[in-house]
Amino acid sequence: MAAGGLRRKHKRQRLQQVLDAAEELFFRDGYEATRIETIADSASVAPATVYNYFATKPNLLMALAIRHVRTALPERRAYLADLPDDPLAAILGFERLLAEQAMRHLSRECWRVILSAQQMEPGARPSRTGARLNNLIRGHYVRLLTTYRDRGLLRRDIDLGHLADLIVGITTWDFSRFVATETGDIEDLLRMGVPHVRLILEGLMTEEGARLLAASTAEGDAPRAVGVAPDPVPA
Amino acid sequence: MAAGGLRRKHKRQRLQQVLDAAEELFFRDGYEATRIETIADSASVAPATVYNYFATKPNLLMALAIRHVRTALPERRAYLADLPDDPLAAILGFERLLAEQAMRHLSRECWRVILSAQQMEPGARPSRTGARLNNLIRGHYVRLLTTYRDRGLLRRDIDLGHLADLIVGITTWDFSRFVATETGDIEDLLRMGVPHVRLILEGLMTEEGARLLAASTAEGDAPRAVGVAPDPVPA
DNA sequence: AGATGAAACTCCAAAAATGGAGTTGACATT
DNA sequence: AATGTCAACTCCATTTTTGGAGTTTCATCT
Repeated sequence: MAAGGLRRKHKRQRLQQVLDAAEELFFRDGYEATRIETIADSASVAPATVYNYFATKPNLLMALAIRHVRTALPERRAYLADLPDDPLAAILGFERLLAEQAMRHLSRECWRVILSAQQMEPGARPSRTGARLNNLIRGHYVRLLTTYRDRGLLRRDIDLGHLADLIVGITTWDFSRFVATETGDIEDLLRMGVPHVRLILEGLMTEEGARLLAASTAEGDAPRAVGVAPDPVPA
Repeated sequence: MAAGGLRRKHKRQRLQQVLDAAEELFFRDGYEATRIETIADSASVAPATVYNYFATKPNLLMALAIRHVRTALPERRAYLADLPDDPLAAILGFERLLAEQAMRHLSRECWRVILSAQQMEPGARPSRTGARLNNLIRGHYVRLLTTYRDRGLLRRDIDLGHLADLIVGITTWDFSRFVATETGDIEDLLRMGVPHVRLILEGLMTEEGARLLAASTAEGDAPRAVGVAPDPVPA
C-alpha cells in the first residue's frame, strides 16, 4: 500500500495523538491545570516528544486552535454560500457561528490565553499564528461584504478590506470580553455586538440597504446560525 | 497514567500490528504468496522493522502459532475442567477442540509449514518453538490422563508422561496428514484418529475403564467439543 | 526575606525505526 | 547452460523517540 513516507506518516499520527490528548485534558481540567507530562502520558508519548513538536505550552494551544479553525472551515463556507438578505443579520449570524465553533472544543480559559498571547510579545510565534487566525476570519468577512456590495446594498466607494478589519476588530474585542466572563452565553455576546455592528453599517449602506436595515430593526434578535454539525474528523 | 516503559509498550504494539497484519494476509492470500514487504506495509511499519522482530518468515509464522495457542488457552482449560465420563470421548473431543482452534486463524498451508519446520533442522529456532507448542499440548494431556487415572479408569502402573507423548505423537501425525489434504474436514480427521487412540487405550484401562470403553464403542462418533467462542482479544 | 515545591523547559546519550542499496538463492524462461 | 526475476534477507547511515537528570521561574508558606 503506502510504500515509503512512514516517517512522515507516524509523525502526523503522533502529532494528532498529542493534540487529541491536549484537547481532551484542556477541556476537562483546564489549560493551566493540565501539565505537559500528563498530556504526554495520555498520548502515549514521552514529554520530550511533546517538546519536539511544540516549543511551548502556548504554542501547543495555538496549534489546537488552528486545527479547529481548519476543520470547521467547511461549515463556515457553507454559511457564506447561503447568506440571508439582511447584511446585519448575516454578520451577526456569522458571529454566532464563529462563537459556537470556538466554544465547541476550547474552553473560555483557553481562548483567554490565546487572545492575550496576541497582545504580549508581538512578533513571537504564538502571536503570529494568532494573526493568521485573524486573517482567515478577515478573508471570510471580505467575501461576505463583497456579496452584499454586489447585491447593491453596500456603497461601492467603501474599501471592503478596511471594513472587514474594522468588523474583525470590534467582534474580536467583543469576543474577548465574552470569554473574560465565566457566565454569559452566546446570546449575551450577540446582544453586546448588535449595536456595534449596526452603528458601523448604518453609514455605509445604499438607500436600498438602509431600508432593509430599518426593517430588520423591528424584528429584534439576531438569526440563529445554520445547523451546527460536529466537526468531521479527518482521516 | 503509565509513566515510563513507553519503549516496551510501543514495541509490544508494533509487534501486535505486525502479527495482526501477517495473520490477515496469510489467511487471505496464503503464506508463500505473502511478501514480508506487504506485511510491513499493512502494519504501517518498515520491512526492516519486521526483521528487527522476526529473523525469518518461518519465525514470524511460528510466533503467530504461539500467539494463537496462547490466546486459546482458557478455552482448552475450560474443556479440561469439565471432562466427560468416557476417556476415549474425552481425548477425541479434545482433539476436535485443538483442530478447531488450529483452523480458526491459520490455514492448512501455514500448518504444513509449521509442522515441516519441526522436522528439518532440529535445534534451529523454529523447531524449538515448535517443540514448545508440543510440550504445551503434552501438559494438557498429562492433566487429562491424570484425571482418568484418579477416577480409577486407567491402570496406576502406567507412566502418564510417556502415554501423553504417545498420544501427542500420533495425533500430531494424524493432524499433519489432515492439513496435508486440502479437502477433508475435521470429522475426517477424527475418524482417522479414533482407531489409533482406541488401540492405545484398550490395553491400559482398568476393568471399569474397559467396560466404559466397550460401551462407548456402540455409540459411534466422537462427541462435539464444548461451545467454541471467539478468542478473547487481550488488552 | 528565605525556603519549598511544582511545573515548564533544556540537554544529551541510548534505543529503535526508517530508507535505501545491496546480496543471495531459488525458480522460470529462453 | 545462461539469463532474468523475485522475494528473502543483510547492512548501515539517518531520523526520531525515549529516559533521565538537570535548570529556571514563579507562587506559596513560614
